[in-house]
Amino acid sequence: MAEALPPQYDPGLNEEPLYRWWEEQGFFRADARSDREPYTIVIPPPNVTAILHMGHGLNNTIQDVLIRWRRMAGREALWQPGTDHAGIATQNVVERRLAERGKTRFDLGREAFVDEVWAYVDDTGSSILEQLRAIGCSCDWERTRFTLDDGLSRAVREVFVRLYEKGLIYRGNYIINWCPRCLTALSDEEAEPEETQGKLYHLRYPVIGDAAVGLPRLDDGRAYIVVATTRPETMLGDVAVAVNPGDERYAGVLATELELPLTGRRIPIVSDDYVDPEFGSGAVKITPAHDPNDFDLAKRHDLKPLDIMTPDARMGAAVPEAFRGLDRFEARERVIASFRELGLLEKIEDYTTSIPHCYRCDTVVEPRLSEQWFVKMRPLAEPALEASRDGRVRFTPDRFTKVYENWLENIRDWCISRQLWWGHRIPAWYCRSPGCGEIVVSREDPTRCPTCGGRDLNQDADVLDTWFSSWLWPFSTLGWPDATESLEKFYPGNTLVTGPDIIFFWVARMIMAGIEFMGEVPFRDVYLNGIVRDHLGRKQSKSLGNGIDPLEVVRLYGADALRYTVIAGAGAGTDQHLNYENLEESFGPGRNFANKLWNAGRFALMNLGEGEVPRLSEMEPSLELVDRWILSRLSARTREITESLERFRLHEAATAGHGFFWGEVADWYLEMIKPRLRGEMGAESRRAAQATLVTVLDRTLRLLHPVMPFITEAVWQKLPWRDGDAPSLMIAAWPRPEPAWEDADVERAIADLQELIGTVRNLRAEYGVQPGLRVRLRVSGETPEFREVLGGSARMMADLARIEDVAFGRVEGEIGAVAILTSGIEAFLPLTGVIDLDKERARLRGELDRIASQEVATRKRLENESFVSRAPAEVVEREREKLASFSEQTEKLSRSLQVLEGSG
RNA sequence: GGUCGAUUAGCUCAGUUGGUUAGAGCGCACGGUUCACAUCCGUGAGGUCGAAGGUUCGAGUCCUUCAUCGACCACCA
Repeated sequence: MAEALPPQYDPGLNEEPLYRWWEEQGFFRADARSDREPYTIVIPPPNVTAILHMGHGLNNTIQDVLIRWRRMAGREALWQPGTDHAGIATQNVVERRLAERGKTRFDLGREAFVDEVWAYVDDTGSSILEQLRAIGCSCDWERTRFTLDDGLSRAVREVFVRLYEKGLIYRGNYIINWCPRCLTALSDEEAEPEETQGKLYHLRYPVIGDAAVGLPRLDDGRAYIVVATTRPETMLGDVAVAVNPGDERYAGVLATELELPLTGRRIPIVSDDYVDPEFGSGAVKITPAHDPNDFDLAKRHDLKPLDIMTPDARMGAAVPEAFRGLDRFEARERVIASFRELGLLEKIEDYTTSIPHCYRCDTVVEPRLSEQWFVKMRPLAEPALEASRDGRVRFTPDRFTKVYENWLENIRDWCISRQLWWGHRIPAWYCRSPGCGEIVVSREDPTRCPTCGGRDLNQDADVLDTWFSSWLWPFSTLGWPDATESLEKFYPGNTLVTGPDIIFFWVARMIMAGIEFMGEVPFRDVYLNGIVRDHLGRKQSKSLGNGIDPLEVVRLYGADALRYTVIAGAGAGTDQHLNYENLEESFGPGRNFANKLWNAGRFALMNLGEGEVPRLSEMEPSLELVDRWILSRLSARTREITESLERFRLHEAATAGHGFFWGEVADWYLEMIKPRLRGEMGAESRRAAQATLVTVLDRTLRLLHPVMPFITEAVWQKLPWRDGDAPSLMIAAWPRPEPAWEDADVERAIADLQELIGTVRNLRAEYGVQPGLRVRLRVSGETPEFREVLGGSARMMADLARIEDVAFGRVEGEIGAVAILTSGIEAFLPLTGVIDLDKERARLRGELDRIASQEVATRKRLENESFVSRAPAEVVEREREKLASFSEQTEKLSRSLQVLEGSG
């Protein structure tokens, strides 16, 4: 039967069938009617058109580890999956496809275009959910939701209407961020500032009249004021120039006007505290239709904004004919050229500033005056702020609490209307009956105007920001606004796992919506994972071609290798570096670990035999020292891993599992019990080893299952079980630490034994003793207990250190290599004829020097009264013991050295 | 301009509340045909913990300053 298993684990052969089996078994399903305590995670819904990248790989593996662990721990665990319609992003994708056929969305018209997007989404969309399966994600797929589903759309509309009725949604004419390429408004968060090398243009505006004193003059004698701008084309929309009220330089011209060059318009000089007299010339051009600050200032001074641009950022009807129809950047050139010709260009400076770009298409955003819908955020933000201050929501790592709170403290209203076609249509209708003008906001599509009864209602053409549906995700997916069983059971959720980049977009808004509509925060813990970067620290991006395709990793190394790698490398909030040019370096260790598990399983199968495996409980009296040791270690590691998971220290859990299985179970325990399993130490000893082995494997595989679900399940399924001993699924139960197994004495004894074996191996390697050659070991200074341990470990010493015989006591004058163990035990390897005496002398002297210097340091510390009186008693005691052992070691080593020196 | 991170072995990173000789994986060197695994086993080399001060009996860990890199926020034209 063991022969049936190949010596190499093949993830490709195992993963898919296992996943299908899990799914068929309903392993991932969460039951709203269960009595178990719920545990809920909602997935950050990926864009419906997205394809899996390493960031998803990391984020979703973390969620899967948490959800599998909780499921094993007996919770009714729901991992809610789904996708986001991703308004701008998806619309852009489809528009690009249209463009390939030489068409625009306007050629199709709204309805046909939306059909086109749906066709695209139905066709290629959601493939990312398939890809999540490939990395083992255990979502409850039967609950998959899409933000444009009927149910979720109903939730969106309900929320819009409620907020409107509460006065928290309003419509208004303000400066918003406008993307001239996407032709839509953006929220403040969607306009991403980017450091850009630009210019600062200093322009001269002539003063009308002769009142000016102390101002510079043009060649023709007119006085002028210099204003600076990074966007000179906007001067065509200037309505004033502002100066600080206390600025003496301009006190004399406050009553006069300026000539706005190129336009023939006259504009006033106004004074306002907003202007910083220290900056530049101390005079600011005011363009209320194209700058938010100017807009506010204009309002204060009752100046009328002048909109100079069309939606695609060309110069509009309000500018002189020469500039009309020009693109904003062309216009910039022309404006500057004209100023230069007129002698009105003071200077141009290089200027680095951050200018906002569209987060979807990277086009430079144009601040633009337009009529949009907004959500009044302050009333929603206050309770959300409360929630983190009183600890109802906790961030991991903690430092993000501050980021979250800062944003909420300085929150601004949320522009939610988008001039797109793909998304939730705004549920507002305008009555077009003459003289009515009523705005109807309604849950149901209205057929007539409630005010005038007119039937000519026109629905708002815009759709809602895509985040306006995402912020409802934790409860809209569970059936809200209906009072469903699922909502009752699984809301509020427990943990949200996402990237710090969407704290504002999504996390904060979900918390606000949760409190506002459900009366409770949507989750208690927010775990923020880092960003996946390449080995040079760059963000993975398509244009750099430095990304790693998770599916390729799955194909080459297996999903478990991918998962182990990202979990072991993922401190909370720490970025992770993966080298796309050397996948082996990153994922080889994970694959090797899976293979190690596989082979340990093969080993067990070969050695457990065909018959029944004895139960550990029955074998209790026959357990040997090493059995009790590995059980003790298992218990300690179980505790450690459980605690790590509880504290979101996933990397600790993964590396602890790795260290235990490879470093303790495989490297030591399996090696130690080989002779017993072969039956060389008698039937009872064999049965004890078998019982222990199968228990340890079972527990360890379950400990590792959340991180490496496939390999652990594959091996676990092959373990021989007596009927009824275990259920058929790995999820049966999370291993619990067993207090009964913990045994410090046993651990100490085996630790000494391990050190002894290590020391012998070390000396053998150092002196080049032939690998096959068995040598004798002489031990002295041992305790009676350890003597007993050694007595029972002859076979182990033979196998693990090639020791043919252990003798006790020291024979004076014998030549060989000597080493002192931590416990003070002296290990002596008689190596006559093999050992290089000079080398050994040098080695011993080195040892003595090292001990001497440590002894000095330790003595000094103990002579320091402050240390003795202030340090904890156990630390002082430890130092005392150290000192004692130093002198003992020195004595023993010196004796050996004397022997060597005596023998020339 | 503000806020916050990071800096530990050649590389990627651990290092919990200050307390034995600072760890792991990879890489490197040496040695291994022991019947689970060469995707393996054993041994080893390699670190003034970014710099300088300070607190302390004791600092990789706490404080200050500085340097380098990075992130986020911000309306200075």
